[in-house]
Amino acid sequence: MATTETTERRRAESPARRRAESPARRRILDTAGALFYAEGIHTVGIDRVIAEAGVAKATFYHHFPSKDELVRAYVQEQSDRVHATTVVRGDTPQERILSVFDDLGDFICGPGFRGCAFVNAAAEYPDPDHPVRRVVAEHRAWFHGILRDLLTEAGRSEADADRTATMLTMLRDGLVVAGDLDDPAATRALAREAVTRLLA
Amino acid sequence: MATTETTERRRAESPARRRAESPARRRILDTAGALFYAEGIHTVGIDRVIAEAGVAKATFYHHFPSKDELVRAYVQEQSDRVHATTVVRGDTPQERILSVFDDLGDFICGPGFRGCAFVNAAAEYPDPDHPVRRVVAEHRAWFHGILRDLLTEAGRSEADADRTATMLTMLRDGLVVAGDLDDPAATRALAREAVTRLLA
DNA sequence: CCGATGGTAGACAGATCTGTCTGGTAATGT
DNA sequence: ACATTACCAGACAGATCTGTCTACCATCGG
Repeated sequence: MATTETTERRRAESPARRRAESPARRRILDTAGALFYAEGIHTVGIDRVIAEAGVAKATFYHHFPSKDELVRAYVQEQSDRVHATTVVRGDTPQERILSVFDDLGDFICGPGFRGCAFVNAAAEYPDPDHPVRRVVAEHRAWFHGILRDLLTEAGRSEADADRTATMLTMLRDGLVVAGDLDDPAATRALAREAVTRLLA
Repeated sequence: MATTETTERRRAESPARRRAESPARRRILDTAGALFYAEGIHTVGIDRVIAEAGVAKATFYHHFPSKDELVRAYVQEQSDRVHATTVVRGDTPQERILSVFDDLGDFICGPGFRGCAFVNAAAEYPDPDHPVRRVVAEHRAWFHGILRDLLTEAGRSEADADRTATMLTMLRDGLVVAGDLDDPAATRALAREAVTRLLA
């Protein structure tokens, strides 16, 4: 092994990423995340991101080859964050499914909620082959998979679990959209009942 | 009455609108509608709209004071079009509700489908007080009202009709989102069953 | 005949966008 | 001691954006 200790440690810290974390990169990603989510992607320029991140322009282009790549990283990080914070609770499969939607209900009622980052990003990137859309598709497949597994656990057939998981994923989309466009609290209040009905 | 006959006729043709239809305005609106829906709003510039509509720049600004106003008119027209083309069919209330979602299923499988124009527009206009968002909110209230009335017709209590209508509206949102981000045909295939379960 | 209206064509201003480039500083591993 | 790396500051180019303005043409009611 000819690689240095630091390189080793870097690789160990973030095995999936080639480039290691750096404070500047972190600041860029945090700032971009907040701005893109709150105000939309195309409305927020690079100049704005680097200004609010307190970073030089050259530094930005050192870490990201283009704005598109930053957007991709933003969506990817949203997905990573959801993965990391999703904790399925409950004893029975039904309770575990409900817990997922309970968290979703809290999410849409939380401060600064502005719709689903994935749905919103997809709205600004129509091309289905765009990297951003691919990340969104992956995230949706992941969410669907969680529900499908829980439904299989609950004793449903593979086909039924798949179909019901798809319906629950649609409900998820409906919740985040309605939470943004209508009353979040009223939306949350109906989540459990909607899930229960779809599970019937 | 001192007004001329033509002015009278114009007012009679479009009572809600102050300005009468003109070929140029119609072309602008059609072009903008196609471009905004297919490619997103902020990505499509005014220059592009006037070029593809075959209209002079001064003509555009003669009919619309700003791009924002064009966007508002675009969303409004989408809403008007849905109002005009929505036909509720069926003998029983349940069948009538299902027919609404059948049409929705056909819509998401149709050529050029690119998600919900209202959801996509809202994603690009975060401010809830923005005119665009107001039109979106009105449209959603209209859709919710149709379902609520059908459910009341079906003999449900006012509270139940309202709650169930909200759940069905969420399903609608889920359908158009999933139709765009996942497989449209597979999504449509589950619409009826999801409605039926939510009606239980 | 005349004035209002709606239209075309296109230059222009001023802002803003992405991305490049130069030049300098500070830390750090070898 | 030195080379590399990460970072900052900011000018710059080239494109594109919204919106204004001038100049001209056609139609049509009065």
